[in-house]
Amino acid sequence: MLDAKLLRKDPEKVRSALTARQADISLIDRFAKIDQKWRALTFEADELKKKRNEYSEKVGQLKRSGSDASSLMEETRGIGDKIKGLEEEIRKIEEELNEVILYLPNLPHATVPAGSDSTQNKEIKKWGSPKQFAFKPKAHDEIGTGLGILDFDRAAKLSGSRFVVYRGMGSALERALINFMLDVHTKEHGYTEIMAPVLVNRECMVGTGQLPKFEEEMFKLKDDPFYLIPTAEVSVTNLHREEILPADKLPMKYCCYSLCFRREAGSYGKDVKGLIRQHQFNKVELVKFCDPAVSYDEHEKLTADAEQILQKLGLPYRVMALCAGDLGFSSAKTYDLEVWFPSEGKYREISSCSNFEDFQARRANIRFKKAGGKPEFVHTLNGSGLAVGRTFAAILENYQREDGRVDVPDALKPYLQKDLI
RNA sequence: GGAGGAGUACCCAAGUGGUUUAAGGGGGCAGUUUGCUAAACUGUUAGGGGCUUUGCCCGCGUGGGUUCAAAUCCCACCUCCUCCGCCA
Repeated sequence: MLDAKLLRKDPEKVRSALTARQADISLIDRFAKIDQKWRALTFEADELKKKRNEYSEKVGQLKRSGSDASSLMEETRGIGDKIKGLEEEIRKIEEELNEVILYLPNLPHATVPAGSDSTQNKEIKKWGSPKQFAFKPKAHDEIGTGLGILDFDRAAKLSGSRFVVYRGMGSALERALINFMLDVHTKEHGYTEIMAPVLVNRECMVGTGQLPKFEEEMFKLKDDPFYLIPTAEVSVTNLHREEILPADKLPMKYCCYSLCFRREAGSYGKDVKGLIRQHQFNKVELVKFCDPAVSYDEHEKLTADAEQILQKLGLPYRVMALCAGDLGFSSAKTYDLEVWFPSEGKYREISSCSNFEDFQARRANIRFKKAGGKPEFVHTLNGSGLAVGRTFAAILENYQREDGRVDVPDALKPYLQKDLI
């Protein structure tokens, strides 16, 4: 969430920043109006409370000295009733305020390219070169089905579309990828491994910015107050919700394997085949909590850590800086890693690495304190390191042979004990 | 699911309706003393919001309620502990 003080002090700055990312700027004026009302009413209530405290004190003194306090008590009761009325009003206004401030997206960082949609994202790096196939490369779902390691038909029997069953070497490859990614991040990049709940409460979802705006994109339980996480970012970032972290512990770096669940409402007909867009998928997520002064350095490093997985797997990719109009709701700056898919002849997103600055920290109240200093909000960052299903798909496509079999990338041979699938 | 018990600040803990503006201790920080360390002594130490900022309001797990006045009384909920039942 945005800093209320900034919204009061410099609404024009917010207006221009949010215009750049095509957000609803009418919320800014609504905020000003409601906020002003809130300030006036809370001030009035505070003044009355002061009076009530003074009068109650006097009642106590009178009673102790044996005097009659009934008229003062009567008057104080009136003040109390007024306070109650005001507080009822304030509660309503706070709800209105939340309706506005929780729906305002983050401001793009100065280095974010201008643009209104994904066509204006900027390529800033390319690694590896797509392999030239002597035959027409097949799509990953065709390869996987052909090898008997992916079974979409039976998954549909269990759960419907956008689900998959991994079988035999398919299951082993998925598991190997998870272990490989976790090993690299923990042993080479210094992240602490986390395994966390995939069912979380509403506060968590608000803390990282999925709610209240994106309710219809989340799976939620009917009989219990839980949501299924769309990414481990939710569980891991909320680990430190309502905490003040010691400054010397920063940056805190976590990696977490989890299942992720997405309703994919509104993406009917998009990527209906294959592993690309599933309701349930595996992902290894990287999350950092850091001092605002270094968050953009940490962002570059986190992106490089995610890139390492692609490099070790020998998968060609490019790094895209998302333009302002394509940024996610909570993000101030995002790099997407896009991996090469030979069957489509194009790069597709496999990781999204974002700096949220203090946007999530403010919602989730995650702060840090330097010795002798005041608590400040941390900056939170995260990125996929990587989406496992999409990595699986990319390996099948990039390492396929003409006979439909797939070479195992060198980095995975120790995990699979095989050269060929 | 059932029956009990507990939740006070960085930690331990006192406090069952009114000088409690949350006692006391530990720890931390600052200072005095000291060749250095320790000890002793003194001071200080939860976080947050607002404004008409020498101040005021909020604050004792969370949210309501009772009362002139709530850490204290009432209701609901949350978390942890003990036991019973069920369970991978």
